[in-house]
Amino acid sequence: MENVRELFHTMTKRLGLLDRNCCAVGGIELSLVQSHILYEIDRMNEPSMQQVADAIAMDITTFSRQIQTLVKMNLVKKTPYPQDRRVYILSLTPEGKYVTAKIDAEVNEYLGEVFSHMSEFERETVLRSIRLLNECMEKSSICCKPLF
Amino acid sequence: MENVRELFHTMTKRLGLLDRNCCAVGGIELSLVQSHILYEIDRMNEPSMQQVADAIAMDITTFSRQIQTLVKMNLVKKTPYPQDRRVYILSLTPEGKYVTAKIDAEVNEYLGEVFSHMSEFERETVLRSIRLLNECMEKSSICCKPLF
DNA sequence: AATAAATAGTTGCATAATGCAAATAAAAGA
DNA sequence: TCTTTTATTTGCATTATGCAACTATTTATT
Repeated sequence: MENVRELFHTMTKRLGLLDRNCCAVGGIELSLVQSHILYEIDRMNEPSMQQVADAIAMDITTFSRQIQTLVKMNLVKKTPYPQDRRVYILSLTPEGKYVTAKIDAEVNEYLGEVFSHMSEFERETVLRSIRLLNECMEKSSICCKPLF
Repeated sequence: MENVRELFHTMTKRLGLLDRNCCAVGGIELSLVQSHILYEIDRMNEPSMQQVADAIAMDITTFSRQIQTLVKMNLVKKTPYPQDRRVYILSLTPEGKYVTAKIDAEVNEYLGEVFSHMSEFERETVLRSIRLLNECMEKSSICCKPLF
């Protein structure tokens, strides 16, 4: 194992920059954290506050306030959950869905541009590698796991 | 291209968690940002403030204050640069070097554990993939590039 | 059923991080 | 010399963070 950390560091740094470039849609400017929250709500199935906060590995109190902001921005909706009245179910408003889709499209466009510098074979290999890496981090006992 | 963004998102999320776990050494508790600053100073060659701030893609004013904190913590040294008296050269103190090395070792240990779930061949493939990905992000015109 | 313990979410508060605008100081260009 | 650019710092206002404590509700224990 050579300078593995350097490899990962460079990669995450660049991917982080890509992510940061993708937080503005129309007149709406999101923080990176807010864009991640929208992303998670979008892909989880009727999640509660706690579940999303866990998925993002974010303190619930900070999360609660971020959600308040996003609700005020009319991007997120909080619905009381009848089966357990302590719980709120989070969902995206139509505007939230739109913004999230736009961001998703932009990130994918950027990623597509990056992959355009590879051959089809290389692309497949890279994606398979990332999939494998994700599985191994999932398996890992000592790190990398959020709580969901 | 299927759900490529999801793949990358999962990966960066997990790697981010790994990184966050690695900010405490002995009595010293670092923020993630501070640990990245130490990392960059360590690998750059006698960098100026501006150069490190650019490499991390961080606003120079925030960076300036982070450096003040790290100097107070006795992890970083600021040396006036005689050839240009506006400039300060940054370096790690012995204690800073120690902390940085410890963090490096811990991250590598975690990564090693992750890679232990792969065959030798898979490991090589994954590392080669990341190298390739980094090169392609380097080439990319529209994103992912810090300024250094 | 009654009470205790656990859970979901919010708020108070203090601290840290952020970034724009403006300042200072030094170097480079005209 | 005078103007412009560059490196770094500070003022200030805003936002983010997380612990402790709170409310409300559910679950467990007796």
